[in-house]
Amino acid sequence: MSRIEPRTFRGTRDFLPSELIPRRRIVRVIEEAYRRYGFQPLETPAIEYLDILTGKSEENDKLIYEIRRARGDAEETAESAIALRYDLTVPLARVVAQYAELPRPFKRYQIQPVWRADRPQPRQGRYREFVQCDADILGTDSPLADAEILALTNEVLTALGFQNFRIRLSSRKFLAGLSELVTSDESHFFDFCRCLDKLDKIGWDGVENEFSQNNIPAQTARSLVAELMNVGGTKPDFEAARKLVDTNEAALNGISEIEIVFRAALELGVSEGNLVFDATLARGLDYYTGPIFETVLPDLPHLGSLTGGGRYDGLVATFSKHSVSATGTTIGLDRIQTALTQLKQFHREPSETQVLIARFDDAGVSTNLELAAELRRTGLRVEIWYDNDRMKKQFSYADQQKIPYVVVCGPDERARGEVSLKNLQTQQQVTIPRSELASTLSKNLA
RNA sequence: GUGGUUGUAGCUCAGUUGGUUAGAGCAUUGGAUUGUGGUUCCAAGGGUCGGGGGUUCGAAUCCCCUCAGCCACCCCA
Repeated sequence: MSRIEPRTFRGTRDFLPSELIPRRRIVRVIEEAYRRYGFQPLETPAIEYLDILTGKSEENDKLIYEIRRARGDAEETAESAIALRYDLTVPLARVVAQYAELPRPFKRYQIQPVWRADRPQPRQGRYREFVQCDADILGTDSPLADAEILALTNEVLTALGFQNFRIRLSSRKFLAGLSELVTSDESHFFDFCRCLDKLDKIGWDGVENEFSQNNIPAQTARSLVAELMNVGGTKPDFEAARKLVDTNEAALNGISEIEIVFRAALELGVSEGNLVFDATLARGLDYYTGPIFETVLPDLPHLGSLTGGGRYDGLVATFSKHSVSATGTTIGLDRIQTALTQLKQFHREPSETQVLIARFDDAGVSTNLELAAELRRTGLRVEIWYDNDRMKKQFSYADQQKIPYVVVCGPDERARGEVSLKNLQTQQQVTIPRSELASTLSKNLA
């Protein structure tokens, strides 16, 4: 009989307990922040019809995981081709189009895995299966909604312990205007954005070179963007920016929109210095229509963005005759975990158990079970030892699992109605009346 | 998708110009220590040398193919 080699599919991972425990703590921080801002939970299927997923993002078609069945059955027709979801935004748009009863504004958060068929690269926090934590507001045009998304992003990253991050802010309208100013040919818009976006990677000369290769007037583009960068940053001069774009309407509208969002975000508590107006931010080339934003860490430039989002007022109309304004962001759980790991701020934890009740002898089993039940009733996380092993082995287990307390109740303790309680960290051991065990532990672990 | 690089024990790695039965540290298990962890000492278990083919008297070592991991690009979370 040939053994099957145990392995995981490329770009997917197992999360063993010591990694999952702190990872879940991160999720909890994100979810609590989302709830504080008044977002309600949503979950959608991992599998969607392919036409739903491809409706608006042809660019990424090749990254969508299509599901192929080994044997064709009635379901497997062109109309019912299915795939794993690529992001959470498109399914959200589908949901909003599908359920008329949802309130306006509709504020939902969604924390679920998505799948992309690109090449994994752990150092950059890229996987084929990864978890997105989305928060979106639908049904309002207000820039306050965009600003709230920025404040939320700022709050989450701060709460997770990031000291040095930049939320970059720009606008699709602004970029469209720039593109018009530089090249009259509208078809160059996406190329223009793509070139811009490379600045921090290849520098000004590199960007100018890219412009040339894409038949965009390179020197004009470079000098305009460079000047806009000078008036941007953490204390942007929006008046100066307006002068630079002259009378271009789209650019002027974009700047105004950026200005309003920027100011509101600061009022909502985003620290000055964390938020930057950055003319080279381009982002998603498909469905964004207004403000766009993403978060990067200056200390880890190789890592992609930790968060990314923007306004996408046209997406719901892909699935409905009614159009619904929408803005939101995704926070990349795996990017965050990767970043914290590289910053040495992600600490593994083998166990969440607080108390191990050691097994001294057969005669003490009933006592142990009663103790465990009592401690668990008070909310403590408790393990009992199942076999007749030496104390050494049991303590060694507690030590390796970093379980802080071990309770021992042998014949001596039982005779006096007591238990011995050892704190493995301080190495202090006390013998106390059995009736005081629960309260003592609760107090010490609080 | 493009280019590069690396595959030897659970992990990190050594392995001479190709030459007996492929090693070390850590980890695991047992013992020294039958009422108590981390240190120390002793011992044991654990290897299709990524897989397949070829060259050779002989391959972990050389050649070809293939698979996988990693890195950069593309793109993004």
